[in-house]
Order: sequence, then structure tokens, then C-alpha cells
Amino acid sequence: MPRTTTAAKTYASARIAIDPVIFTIHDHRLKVFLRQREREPFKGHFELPGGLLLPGETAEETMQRKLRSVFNATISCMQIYTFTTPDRDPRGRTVSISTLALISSTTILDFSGWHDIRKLPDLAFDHLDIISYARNYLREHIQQELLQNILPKRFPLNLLQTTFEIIEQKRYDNRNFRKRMIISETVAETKEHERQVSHRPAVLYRFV
Amino acid sequence: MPRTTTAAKTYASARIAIDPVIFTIHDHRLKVFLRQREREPFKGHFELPGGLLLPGETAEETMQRKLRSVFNATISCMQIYTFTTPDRDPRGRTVSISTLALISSTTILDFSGWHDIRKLPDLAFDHLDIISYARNYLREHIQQELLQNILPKRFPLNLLQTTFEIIEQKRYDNRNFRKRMIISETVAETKEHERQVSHRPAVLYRFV
DNA sequence: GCAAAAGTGTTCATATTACACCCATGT
DNA sequence: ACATGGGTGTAATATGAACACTTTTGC
Repeated sequence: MPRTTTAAKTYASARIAIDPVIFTIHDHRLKVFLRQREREPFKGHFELPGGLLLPGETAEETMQRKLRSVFNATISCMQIYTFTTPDRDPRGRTVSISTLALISSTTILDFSGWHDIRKLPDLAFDHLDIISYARNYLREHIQQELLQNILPKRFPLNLLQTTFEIIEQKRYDNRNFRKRMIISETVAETKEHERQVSHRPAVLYRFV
Repeated sequence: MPRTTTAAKTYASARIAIDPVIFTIHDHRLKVFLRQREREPFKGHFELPGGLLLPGETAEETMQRKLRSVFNATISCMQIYTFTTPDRDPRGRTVSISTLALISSTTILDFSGWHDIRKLPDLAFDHLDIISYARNYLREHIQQELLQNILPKRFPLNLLQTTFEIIEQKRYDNRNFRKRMIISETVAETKEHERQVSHRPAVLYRFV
């Protein structure tokens, strides 16, 4: 039965932010990209390189706009959680759609914005929560689509192994790991090898 | 270097909705709870039993408020995706945080709002997309926490098996299924049995 | 020739699959 | 006594885990 009274309920109106958590592996460490805030609130603290949706933009479009401005490349990323605590931004209600992206350290020229996940600086807003959520998500949902982004197109099998080990924080047996990756057809050999390394050059593999 | 010009960018302001996709299993069918819209837009079409966040509410709180108004119970649910297409609601920009919840058909008295997932009526907004997303998510992320909600506290093992079969759309061997559930300690026997069934009464199990 | 990382096989234990009949209850 | 779903064991196969040495390159 339709209500006849029009209860003038006031719904929350909010700005919509995307906050990408971008990981790479460098120096055998998992690192996250942050920028330092230049104005209040949280001036001087670090934050995720996100931003607000413009009218007419989807979250995915905002994400690509933001990431292109930092990396000059299209990076595939996935939504992981939407943070809605009413006072998470003191300037006014803002919900944050957080996403997870991985990029290969071989495409990075300047490592100054990259912070070891285990030694994070002071973070603005609830960005520490967002990073923690993303880090757990990554550990628990490691999958080929994500891994393809954190490795170069062609890579030695042992780099794939150390990537797993750093993300999952556990060790694998080298022989068993190689067998498993090859027979499961996750990767296939190419005809290329590493060059100019001061040890036996590794065969390079690719994802199938 | 901080910018000195204050570019008056206009960011999108939006209302925030939660849209729970609530599944149950009834008559050996996966069913979703919908209500019929009583006003425009999409008057007469069916929609998810969601609603808008009030000021001061988190998405989780709105969800519980909405679900309690329908089911008189706290139902655990999880965020799955946030839909942000700018024109998804003709009344004004609204982003929808969709969530997935399961409830046991034993707690349902009236099945009139429940629709077979394979024979859905006309849906309002992008709710068909949301339901499809949730259905795929369920199939791919079937896990104990979710299953506990779709089954009663004590249940016959064969009900657990048919639940898996309906969600995953595949068959299991009865003997192997039972062995696996028991040795993996997913479930444990209780001392209770089914009653008043016209066949051998099943032992009831519980999740560990 | 030595340092450094790449690469390789076998054995054993565990988990998964395939498969067909008897059991307990209500009517 | 019959209809209905509940309940059980074994053998074959596939998968995962443990384990140590040789190879190729640069210096």
C-alpha cells in the first residue's frame, strides 16, 4: 500500500572519491605509491593518489584519469571496497571507492614516491585502513590477472617465484614451483634469455 | 610545488545507495528477494530492497536498517561492487554499493517476494546488472561464511550437497562429498536427526 | 677458478575420483 | 511391501611435498 504522507527524509549527499592502492615490488620489498599532501587537512601527510569523480565520470574513468596523470599508462585495476564512514573526510562527506593495481618496477623510472609497505609514513584520512585492506586482499586473492601487471612481459621463472613469496609471505620449493607453473600452463617458455647478468642467464617466460 | 590558481573544478555530488542482493534456496531453486516499485521511475518494475544512506550512517548501518525492516533479523552480508554509471538513476546521480547476503529458507514465512533467478521479472534501474554480478560472485566465491547463512543451524549433509550443487551448477558424488566435508572438518555430526520424514531420517550436522 | 643464480628428477605421502548397493522410516 | 531419500568402502589415479647437486655465465 503506497504511503500518502511524504516524509521529507534528508538523505546523505556525498562526493565520490577513488583511491587506488598501487603496489610494485622493488628491492625485494612490496611498495605502495603515495604522494605528500600540500594543503590542509593533513598537510604534509602522505595519501593515496586518488581524487574525486567529475560529473559524467564513472569510477573506472576517474581512476584511469588519475593514474595516467602519474604513470602515463593505462593500468588495470579492480575495485576492492567502498569506505563510507561519515566523517572520514573533515571537509565533508566523501565515500571512497578503493581499488587495487599492480605495476612492474621495470616501468618505473623514479622510485621517490614508493614506500615500503612495512615502513609507511604518516597517512592522511583513513588511508592506512585502505592500504591494509588492499594488502590483505592482495595476499588472499593473488591471481594471474594481477600478477601479469606486476611483472614485465617476459620474465625469469625465479622472478615469478619471488613475487609470490613477497606477496604471500611464504617460501616455495624452487623445483616444485617451476614444475607447477609449467604443467598448469600458467606460463610458457620463450626463446629469449636474460642478458648481461653476472651469472647463468635465465630463460624468459611469458603468461599464456 | 603548490598551485597558486584555485581552479574551480565542479566535482560530482551524489546520493549513496545500498542495494542488497539477498539469495535463498527454495524448491531446489536459487531465489532472490525483490520488491515492486510503487512509484515512478520504473513504477511496477521490481527492484532490490535497498535504499539511501542517511547522514551519519555507514553503508553497513543502512544495510542492516533496510534488512531489519524486511526480515526482522540481522543478516550478515558483504560488499561486492560499487556501481557508478552517472545516469543509472534518472532522478539524479546515485552510486550504489551492492552487497550479497544469503538467508535460510527455513526462516522465511512468505515466499511471495522471492523470484527464481532464472525467471526474473522486469527490473528497475541497473538492478539486473547488479543481480548478475552478485550471482557470479556467489558462484565463484562460495565460502563457509556465506554458506552458514543459507543453511539452518543444523542440517542434513545432503542439504549441504544440494546447496553446493545449486549454487555452483555442478554435481557431486554423494560418498566423496560426505567424506570430504567430514575429514576437512568443515562440518561435524550432532546427536540430532530429522523428524517426521517419510524416509530414513538424516543425521543433522553443524558447521565447526 | 670462484661467485652467483639457474636449472633439473625421483620418491613418498596425501587427496581426488570412480563406482553400486543396503538401510531406516512412513504409508 | 514398497517408495523415498540416507548412508557406506575400496581401488586407481592424480596431485603435492621433500630433498641436493650440476650448469652457465661474468669477473
